[in-house]
Amino acid sequence: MLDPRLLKTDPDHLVAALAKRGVSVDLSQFLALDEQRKRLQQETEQLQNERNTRAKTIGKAKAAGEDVAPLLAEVSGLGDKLDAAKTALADVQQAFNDAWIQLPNLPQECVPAGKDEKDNVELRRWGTPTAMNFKPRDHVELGEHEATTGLAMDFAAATKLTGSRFVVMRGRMARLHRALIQFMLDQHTQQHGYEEVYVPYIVNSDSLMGTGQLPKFAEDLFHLEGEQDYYLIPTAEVPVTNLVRDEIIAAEKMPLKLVCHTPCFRSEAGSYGRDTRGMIRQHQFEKVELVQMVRPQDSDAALEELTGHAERILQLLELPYRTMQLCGGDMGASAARTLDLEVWLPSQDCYREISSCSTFEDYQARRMQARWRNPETGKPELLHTLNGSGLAIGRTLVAIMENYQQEDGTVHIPAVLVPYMGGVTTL
RNA sequence: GGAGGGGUGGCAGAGCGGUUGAAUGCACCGGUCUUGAAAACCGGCGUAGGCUAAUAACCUACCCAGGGUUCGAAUCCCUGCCCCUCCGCCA
Repeated sequence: MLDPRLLKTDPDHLVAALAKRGVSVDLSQFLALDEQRKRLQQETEQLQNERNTRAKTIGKAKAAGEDVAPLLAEVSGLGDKLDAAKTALADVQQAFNDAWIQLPNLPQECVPAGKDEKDNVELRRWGTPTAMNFKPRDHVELGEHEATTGLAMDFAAATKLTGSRFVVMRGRMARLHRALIQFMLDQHTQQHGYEEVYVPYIVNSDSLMGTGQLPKFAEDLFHLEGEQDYYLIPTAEVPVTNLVRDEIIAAEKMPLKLVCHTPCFRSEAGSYGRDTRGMIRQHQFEKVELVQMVRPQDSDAALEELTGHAERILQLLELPYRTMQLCGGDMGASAARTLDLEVWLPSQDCYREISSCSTFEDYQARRMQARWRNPETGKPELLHTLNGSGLAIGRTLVAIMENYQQEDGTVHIPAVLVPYMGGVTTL
């Protein structure tokens, strides 16, 4: 949620920044609602003041043993007037909030305007696309190839068990998948200073409101049947970031750096026909997520740091990648700036997203009322939140298979993972 | 699933229909004292919104959440959520 004060303090910037996303806002509706709100609030508060004053008078009179009947007669009708004013005020506030919460975050100064991924800007590359003197197979072919353990990656079985966009893995493939999780968690906790957390994979709607998946993006989520309003998490970002919802964090505990492995569940509504083959886009996938809560003045540096931590994983796995600065139109609604990491996929002869690292500044924090106590002012102030994949496990597995494949259909194991594979060097 | 007890300021814990935004203690901040520290003593110490030049004063709201009763609710009633104890069931 944006700071409503922007409406008065910097409306031009508000409009210009949102335009970079291709979003045009009409501020007049907000200004009109705010005017109404102000008027109704003053009216309501005045009535409340009158009621309070008179109630006190009656209390005193009664204590003094006086006859309060005439005083009671005077206040008749006040209650109804107050109720009406309160209702009108609540309606206007609701209308304002409903509309205001729909506004996406303001992109930072450095974010280029643009419509979609074609307008993203490449910041840097690491490694060179893997050279192959044969036609590379894609990970589906490799996963089903006899040279590996045979049907190590079984999409048909998953379709039988559930439906499309799921996978069954066996043997070394399943172990490699698990090894990636362990490796990433170890790297982030031991080398990058993150604390590992374990969280629920089912959350309530308040949490999804806090990080911005609701109210706008309900169709992307799996909603559970039952009396409780529960959802499967689409990313660890939701439970982990919401740890600070309604909290005031002591300054000396900042920054909070948390790493969390969870499965992620996404309905992928609206992605029909896209990436239908293989493990690129699944309803269920594993991810190791990096989350930071930092002082506002530190969030820009923290985004660079966090992105670097994700990049480090790719470097250790020796996977060629590039770092992209997303344009306004391609960023998620809550983000102020997003850097995507794209890994080289030989079968597709292009780079594909494997990590997305964002700073939300105070956009999520305002929704969550997540604050820290600023020692300079002694006051609770909104903190800044960031997160990024470090990395998406399924896509990393795909990248390893495709980049480490041999002509005979076998796949080498990246050196750094061999200890996690019990010494096995080939899939 | 059954039976009971609770949810009050950073924490602990009073209040149980009227001048209570809320006693008291702890923690925290400032001061006096002290060579320094501690102790003792004095003072301060919530959040949000409105008004405003103001981080002053004043007004409003907030004692889990949402409804209700009342001139007046932290206090009474209803619903929900959460926590605790006991019984049952269970990985």
